[in-house]
Amino acid sequence: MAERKIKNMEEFAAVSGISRPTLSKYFNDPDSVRSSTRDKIERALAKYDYRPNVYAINQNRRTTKNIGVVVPNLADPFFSEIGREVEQACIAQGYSPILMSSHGSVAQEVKNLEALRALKPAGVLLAPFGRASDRAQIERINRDVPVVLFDANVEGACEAFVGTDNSQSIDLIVEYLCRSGQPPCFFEMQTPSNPNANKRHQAYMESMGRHGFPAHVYKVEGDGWGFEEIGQKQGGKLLYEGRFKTDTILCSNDRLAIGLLSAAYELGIGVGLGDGRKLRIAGHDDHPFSRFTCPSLTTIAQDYAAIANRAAGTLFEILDTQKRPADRMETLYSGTLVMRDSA
Amino acid sequence: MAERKIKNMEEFAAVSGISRPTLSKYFNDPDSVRSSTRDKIERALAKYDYRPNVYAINQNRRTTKNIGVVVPNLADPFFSEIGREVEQACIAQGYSPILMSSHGSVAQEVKNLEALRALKPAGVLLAPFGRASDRAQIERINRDVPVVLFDANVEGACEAFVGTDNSQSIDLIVEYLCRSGQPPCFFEMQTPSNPNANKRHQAYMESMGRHGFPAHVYKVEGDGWGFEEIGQKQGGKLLYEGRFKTDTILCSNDRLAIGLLSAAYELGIGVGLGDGRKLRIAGHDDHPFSRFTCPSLTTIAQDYAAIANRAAGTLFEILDTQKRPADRMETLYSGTLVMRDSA
DNA sequence: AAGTTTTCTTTACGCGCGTAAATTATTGAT
DNA sequence: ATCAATAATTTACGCGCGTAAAGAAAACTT
Repeated sequence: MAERKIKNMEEFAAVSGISRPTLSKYFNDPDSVRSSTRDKIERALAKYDYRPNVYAINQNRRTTKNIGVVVPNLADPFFSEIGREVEQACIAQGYSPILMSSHGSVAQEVKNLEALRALKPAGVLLAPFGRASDRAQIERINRDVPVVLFDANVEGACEAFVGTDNSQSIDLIVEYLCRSGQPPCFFEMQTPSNPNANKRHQAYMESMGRHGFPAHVYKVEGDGWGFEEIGQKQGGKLLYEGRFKTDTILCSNDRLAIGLLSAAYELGIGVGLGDGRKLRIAGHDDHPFSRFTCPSLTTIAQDYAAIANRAAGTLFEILDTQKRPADRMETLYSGTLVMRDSA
Repeated sequence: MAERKIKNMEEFAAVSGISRPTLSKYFNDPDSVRSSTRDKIERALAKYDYRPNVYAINQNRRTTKNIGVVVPNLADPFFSEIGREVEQACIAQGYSPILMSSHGSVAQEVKNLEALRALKPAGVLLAPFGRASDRAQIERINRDVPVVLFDANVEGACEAFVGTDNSQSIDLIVEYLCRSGQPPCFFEMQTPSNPNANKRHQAYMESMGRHGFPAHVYKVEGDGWGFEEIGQKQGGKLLYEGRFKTDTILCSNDRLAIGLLSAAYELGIGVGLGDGRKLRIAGHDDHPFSRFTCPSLTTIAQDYAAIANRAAGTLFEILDTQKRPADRMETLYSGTLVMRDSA
């Protein structure tokens, strides 16, 4: 390998005995050349280790083979998992994913989208903050390229949205909790940074109504992405003051639940189903850590893989057909109940 | 903004009244033009929303303003935090970080480094797998550009290494544990994917020797990055069988400790310092979740920010001086003891 | 105001590749 | 072997920008 340094496609054409335009065809799509030619090229490739200059390639193309993937916060294992699924779906289709984290800040989301425009991606897969996101910025990049939203919706924006059916999933767990013990209170943040939180709130209200129980909602203050800490501090306060009306608490997401579990532990309140347990706590998302909490967390599993693959698949479809779909697509996946020890 | 679409620098030169070469200078370094000219350009910029084509810019430059940042696994909050610190340090210096995760697989690390070569980065910041990494691949990219390693070392490779002084940090916590109760056992993985694990093992042995206690090492099987699960399953087995020789367990890292805590909880073994607590568990790394475990985890905090900034700073220094340093630099930061409730 | 220095403009070429058109070579079917 | 269809080659141009050289203009000196 690497007998000597090949500078450009011209030189590689010389050493491989294949003309430059044919090489260009090959690098764009190896199957577009005769198999004997392909073999010849690949033999030379193994010998000389040449790679086309990505910048020169992308300079002329109106659109590249890049796909921008933007998630709100990679430090949240949920998004790092789903981001990874999306990445791999892109690679499988021959695209180059560019994964960007907005680090929990809307300003960074704007910057990421701005930076993406310069990279002329073929399309964008965006998990937005939702309501908090800069809608104008999202629509701006959507003018240039197709954008598929996932996880969080921005009503009416972009080509498609893929997410979880919060009303189904919340109903599922509310039903379970009502059936197996006291009806659940709902524990959430005052100013949620995510539209799913609102959907879940509504779903809880409706579900409790359907089951004929009064709703008890507990909203707590807190900024940013330190959900566990908010759950621990504020939830702990509520626990300490005995404010929850029932012995069962459904948290808007697992990270709040993790914090709340930790607060309950500190207060010496036994959580779970066994003897002497005074509280049931449930979450939503099947966070990677939820199986290691004490006790392990009963929750709703979102179908990460399905959401990621469907979002990517929807984008590829749009890219293949070369035209934006006439009407916006929405795909919602059902959550499944994961019964563990906390409720 | 965006009165009409500007296609290239030529057109922008026309509408802004500034010649193209001067614009080129400006975009490379805004301070290289007279302030009156700069103002004029920036006024036009605000009006017309033009941005140079990144691909055309990078095509000619032998080296770009990109910095490759490769971490072993973004799904691990530790790396997503440190990755973020590094990203911001790059941005602060006017570079464009390209953050890549190797998703816990050495093959992906190779792919990432391979992909990076094509992007002609000015330099690379790499948190390698260490021993498991493909040394040849790392040295190959290091022939092209300067590489600074962080978190995990590859002996003798690349320009510099920045990490934590495991022997100091382990000694610190061993000393604390010995002083405050029974001397610690050491709980680790049989085949650690990380050289820090080996360093910590050695440090434990030496430290125990210094304190005049016998070392008790417990190695467990397990592949991949599911450390919590390994800690929970295998550690749980050891606990259940009563195999630990003392009531204090120092884990090679927090993620193992999180799993072990969860196993202890399930077995009804009280962990911590209070009455009726039968076990002490400590970790290493100050994982973002370690403050929410039950009980909260006593551990060693690595100085994330210092490591990230020093690694980036070292790289910038090399880039600024345009020459590779004569001898390899190693910087080790001390860990600090974080006392919580588990030990 | 004249001279010096700094900055900008004009002109021109090159980077590595995409791509189109015309031509030649190869393949496959008859 | 012949002819049509397919694939490769030759030639040539363009993409958007970096950058060098020479001259013009503006900004500082004194």
